[in-house]
Amino acid sequence: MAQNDEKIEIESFQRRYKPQYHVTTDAAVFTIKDEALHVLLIKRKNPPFKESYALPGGFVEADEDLDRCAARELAEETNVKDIYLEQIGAFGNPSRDPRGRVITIAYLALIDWNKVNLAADTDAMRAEWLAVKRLPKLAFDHKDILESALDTLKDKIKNTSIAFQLLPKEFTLTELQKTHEAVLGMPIDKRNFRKKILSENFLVELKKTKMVGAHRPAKLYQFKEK
Amino acid sequence: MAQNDEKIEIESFQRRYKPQYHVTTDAAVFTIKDEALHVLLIKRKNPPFKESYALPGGFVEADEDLDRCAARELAEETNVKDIYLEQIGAFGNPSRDPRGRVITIAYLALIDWNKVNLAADTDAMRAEWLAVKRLPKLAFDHKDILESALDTLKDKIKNTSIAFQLLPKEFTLTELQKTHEAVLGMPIDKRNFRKKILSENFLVELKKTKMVGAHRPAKLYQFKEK
DNA sequence: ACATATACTGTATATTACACACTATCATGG
DNA sequence: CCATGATAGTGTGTAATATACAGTATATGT
Repeated sequence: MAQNDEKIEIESFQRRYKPQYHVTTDAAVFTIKDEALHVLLIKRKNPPFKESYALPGGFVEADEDLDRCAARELAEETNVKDIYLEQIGAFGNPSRDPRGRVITIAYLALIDWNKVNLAADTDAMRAEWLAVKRLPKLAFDHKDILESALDTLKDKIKNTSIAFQLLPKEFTLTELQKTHEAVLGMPIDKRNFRKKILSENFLVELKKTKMVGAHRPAKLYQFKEK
Repeated sequence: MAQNDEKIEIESFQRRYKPQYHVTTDAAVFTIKDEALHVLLIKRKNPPFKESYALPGGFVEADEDLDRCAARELAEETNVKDIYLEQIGAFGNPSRDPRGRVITIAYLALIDWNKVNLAADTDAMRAEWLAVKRLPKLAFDHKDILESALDTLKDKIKNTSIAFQLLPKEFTLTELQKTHEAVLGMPIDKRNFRKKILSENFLVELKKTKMVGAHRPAKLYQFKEK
């Protein structure tokens, strides 16, 4: 009886509620390259916004969770899995996509660009790292999404250990500091930075050093697992 | 030419991308009642989850922004406008709604329950304030949404001035402290609380007092506009 | 005037944030 | 081999913030 009610209700649901929209995920994938914050963008091959740059993303598939979609799209675009990926919000302005109503769920991701072999997929002319400081106009409302992602990123890098996603497994404190500086866009005092980072107990000091150039070698650290 | 490309592309878009989903907004509307945190819930009149409690929400309309939808649904359910309303994320598990693929954008809202005249709308048996401490099973994934909203709320009440949304225009410091305690679920030292709140410079001290009971009257404050 | 109920207030201590400058260690080239 | 150059590494004093904690003030009701 109640079982039957459910069935009738569910069947009539499709008829009664017409508005159905496309749903996508878009990812703002950041990296540090040449000591500057870069974001992964796609040059669009097709209209709308043909030849504009856009955040990589795509349509949510039928039985796919949102997070999974974001991870899949990112894996498809960048060939990388198991990276930091976090939802930062939904963008659903009715006119954000000229093709129709498309609601997008935005994600933030960080990677070490050295671990990625950029390859444009079928919808893109190419995939590129562009410096966040000097960006061209972006397709859709991707500028808004990017700014939102950047706000979240700045917040997170100050309060969590996500920065390690931007670095190789073993790194020096100077390298870690440079990533913080690139993200926050400001210099940080070396001594205070080290005191703070070390007090957070995220790091393990290794018994190796990194030697580059004619000067004192730097100790290597790695992120403490779990 | 490029103009034409756009047209063709947009027209073919509908055919090529079939997956279209329902999109809703749901709001976790909190209030303080009897010195305890309560959330506004709807008792569902129809399947699925008939007679279960659920967060108020509804379908995004054709030309409606997400925020606007959340505000409208909330206004429809509660008769209140111009209140604090903030997106807290998208929930899109494929099986979260037995009727089909429904992606919901969740919002957080705060109101003073005295300003609201609760009235069930057509889809609900009734709308009620339920104490967050003792909640029944909720419909869909609304328990997850609620927990997420609660996390955001705790964070915001510590770091912003949103608590004022829970209070009447004029209030005493003790009343403000009680709202913090109810949200955070822990007692707060009176002197430290006052020091902190007053140092934040959000408040204007009024030249009135509030007299209740046989004891010293309390000074009234109000939130400093802009 | 006394009981009682809540408003109101200050100080000492610990923690955290911030400003700031010199020594250590390597490679290189004269 | 030593002087230079380049980056690694380190400590202290001060300010701001967070926390712990207890007694006085002012109203009403009897």
